[in-house]
Amino acid sequence: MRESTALDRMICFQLYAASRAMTALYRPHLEPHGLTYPQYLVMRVLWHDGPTTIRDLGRTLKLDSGTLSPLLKRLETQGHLRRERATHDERTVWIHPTDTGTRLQTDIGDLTQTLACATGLTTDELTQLHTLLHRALRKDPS
Amino acid sequence: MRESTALDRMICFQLYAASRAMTALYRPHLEPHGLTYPQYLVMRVLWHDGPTTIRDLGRTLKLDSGTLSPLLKRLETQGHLRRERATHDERTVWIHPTDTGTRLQTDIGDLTQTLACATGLTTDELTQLHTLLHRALRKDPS
DNA sequence: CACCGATCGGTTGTGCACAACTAAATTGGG
DNA sequence: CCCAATTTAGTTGTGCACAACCGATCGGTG
Repeated sequence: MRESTALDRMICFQLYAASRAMTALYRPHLEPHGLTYPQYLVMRVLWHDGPTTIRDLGRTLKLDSGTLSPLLKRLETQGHLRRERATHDERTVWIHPTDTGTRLQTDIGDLTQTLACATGLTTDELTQLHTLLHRALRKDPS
Repeated sequence: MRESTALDRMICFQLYAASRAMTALYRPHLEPHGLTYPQYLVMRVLWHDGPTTIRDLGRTLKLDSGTLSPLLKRLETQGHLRRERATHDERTVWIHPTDTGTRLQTDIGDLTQTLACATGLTTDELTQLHTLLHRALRKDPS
């Protein structure tokens, strides 16, 4: 253990550094479309699931209303989505992707290959990493 | 591949979610001492390496001056460190831990066991994760 | 010496994260 | 039916991250 510091620091710091490095890899692909990484995550949910409630977005992305409210407001201003308060339960707000928002999916395209290559890991290693992170995260599986 | 979305999203999102979950695990241990997780990282470097320059702190933590300047100012206000501009090269600023800052190390203690247990991973799995993240991060090894 | 490029730290502006709180709507128990 | 507890979004305040920019300082070269 001649690392500069202990293992505990390393794993946590690595996650912290890796997360920031990953969003830095996404940035050049998203910025031309005016999206940040968290905004891109929201749009992915909309592309995949269609109209969703803010509540479910929060559960899926593990973000609270303090983060999502202004983020969704910005995406609405850009014309990528539309808010609509539910009629039967006026507490919940539905988020609908607009045509512009839907078109973004094809405009941005599939970043899978690009980003996977950028890590320099093999397919097997990516699968391992996926499994480990899945196990680490499932402590409170929503 | 019956995941809710594609693998690319999953690994990147997992890193993003895992990083936030990790700092959430640290928070209850650090907040009583008035530290945030990034502030704790800075203090760890000071505890381990002793006096450091802002430049080296940035290289070690991969953070720029826009992040470090106000962060260090807050740690200085709390009395945990002291800034001193170098005499031979007045561009660089040295960061010295104070006695209060040094005492924090024993006050906070070793969070390794606590945090490792919280992930629910075995020692082997933690080592695997460490190795994978190390490989993923070494693309531009400072 | 005078200049030029690079380095270093700081500031400004934007956008997350998250705690703490508020207000409105809903639900369930008496 | 009525009220208390719960659910849901939204707001406020603090602290990162990071791009973009700035001024001061240093190092070398002519």
